Amino acid sequence: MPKNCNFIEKLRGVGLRPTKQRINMCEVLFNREKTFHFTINDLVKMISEKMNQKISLATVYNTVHAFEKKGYLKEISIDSHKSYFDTNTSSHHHFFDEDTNELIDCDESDIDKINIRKNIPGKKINSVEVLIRVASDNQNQK
Amino acid sequence: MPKNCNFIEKLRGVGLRPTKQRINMCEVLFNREKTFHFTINDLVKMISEKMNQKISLATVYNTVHAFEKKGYLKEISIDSHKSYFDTNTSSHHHFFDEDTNELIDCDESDIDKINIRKNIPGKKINSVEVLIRVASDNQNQK
DNA sequence: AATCTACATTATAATAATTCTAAACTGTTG
DNA sequence: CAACAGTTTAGAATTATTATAATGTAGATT
Repeated sequence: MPKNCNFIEKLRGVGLRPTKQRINMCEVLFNREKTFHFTINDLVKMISEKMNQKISLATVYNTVHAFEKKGYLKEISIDSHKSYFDTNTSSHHHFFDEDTNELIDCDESDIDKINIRKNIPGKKINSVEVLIRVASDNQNQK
Repeated sequence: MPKNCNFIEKLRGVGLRPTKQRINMCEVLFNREKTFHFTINDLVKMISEKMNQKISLATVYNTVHAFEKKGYLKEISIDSHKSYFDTNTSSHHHFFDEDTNELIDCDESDIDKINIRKNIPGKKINSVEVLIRVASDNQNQK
């Protein structure tokens, strides 16, 4: 049984047609052990390499957004110039390495539960996410 | 004594010339009691109204970025389409109201101290910031 | 207060990122 | 395997941001 089957079912499950491009994207995105963080540009390159042919930028944007809407991808915005997507769609925290521009997952157990004492009247909390910016510790290396 | 003086000194203090435009920007940005959250577009409109004439978009971008670099403004990125600036440049937390697209400061006292158990080898933590997304609580209003 | 000089501002052009469009293509259903 | 509806594509359009080069202006010098 080809492992594509999982992806085909996954796609059907949320009402997306399992087209060549989408299956290829699924393999790049979800066929891995660890969570995967990427920018649109990263992804275009990786899919092109995998398929050994170009894929239209528009297709990548459309499909990423389709996945996002269906809850298979989650956007993590670092600043106005750096936007990542994450295959881990649960609400979770991140380290951002400002030296390498790398986004690193922060396990639930790595951070104490966050307790918010205030609430906004008439509003419910949809998500609570922490971004921890890190950079090389030059002070220690003098 | 016109209250501009503060701004003129403030600007000189970090090596920026107190030009007409910058003084106007300072008034819009810093002449208020509460922290101010805005997008570039918001700001262009407000300054144009205040000055009663157009201000070049390029000037607003350049000056906002100059202020940011000097530590008078801080960027808060919500998603790839929504980037705000904040006159409160200390590391602090925010509520984001997804109904109104409004950014709301979260006081230090509104949230328990965040304790991070993991550290990335060779890296130091530059900032820890929480974004709490809220939206209207329709479940309660049925 | 006139002049000078370096830095600012401006309108416009350039670039970058993202979305739209309309035609061609392809999975799926029957 | 025909027909339809959804998908992909290249390229155009749009939007956000930055660069450019001419003009303007604050502040120092006289």
